[in-house]
Amino acid sequence: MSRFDHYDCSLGCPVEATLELIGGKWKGVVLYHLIDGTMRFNELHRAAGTVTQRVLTKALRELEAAGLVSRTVHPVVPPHVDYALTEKGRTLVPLLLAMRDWGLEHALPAPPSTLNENILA
Amino acid sequence: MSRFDHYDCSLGCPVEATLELIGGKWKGVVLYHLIDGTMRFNELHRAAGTVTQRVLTKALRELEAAGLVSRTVHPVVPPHVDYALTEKGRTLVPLLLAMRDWGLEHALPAPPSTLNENILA
DNA sequence: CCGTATCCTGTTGGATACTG
DNA sequence: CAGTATCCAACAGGATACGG
Repeated sequence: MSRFDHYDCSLGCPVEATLELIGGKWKGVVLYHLIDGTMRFNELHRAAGTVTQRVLTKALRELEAAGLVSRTVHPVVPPHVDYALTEKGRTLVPLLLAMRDWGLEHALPAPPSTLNENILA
Repeated sequence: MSRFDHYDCSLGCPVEATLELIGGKWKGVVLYHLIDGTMRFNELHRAAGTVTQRVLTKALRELEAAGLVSRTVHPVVPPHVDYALTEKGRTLVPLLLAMRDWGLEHALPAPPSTLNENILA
């Protein structure tokens, strides 16, 4: 009821729909890090940097609800929970890499330290 | 001061940086519609559907500040303002199309009305 | 280790009315 | 036509503390 109620845009909506699933402050980071494989909660927590547990949990639950991430609980002590991309989530990988590449090229100051292809410019 | 202060992620940030520029509820729609060419304020307003002028203006100003969209004022009466993708904005087109395609395939119920390639499944 | 429970703040987006 | 000015509600995100 909060998704595509209104809008009249007949073709632009899919962009919005995609953004709605992977948007938010941490989902992109989480998805990106999961490209490399399964990660535990604390691994993601550290990888993300400064996210709180509450917020990270919420992001993971939403990604799980969207069918992009799987959550596997190993009933041992201490608890062990694995997160991974689902098959659907893996279809996002090209998009995630494209976003990373675009970000590196256009969104970050990112000095081209090793390359000097700016000679062309 | 609200961008990359914290984070320790050494490679996932570009994804976040990209998302931060094109995120929000309407920027994706705006950018997507501008792919086809220059549009006036009211055209975008109608294309987006239910966005208010205040919110659309804010989104356009942010896209302009990010260097993704240009704003051209023709000093006539009644006012005439054109919005278009900048050269930097145009570098986003493949990403926008990829997001649209992914959204069509995975984020929308989108019944394949004309095609029947689901026979394969 | 992997969360949940409270509480709090800032920002996003919206409703409505008005203007050059 | 293309905005601005107010005002407001909702929510995302964060701080901190606690629990199985």
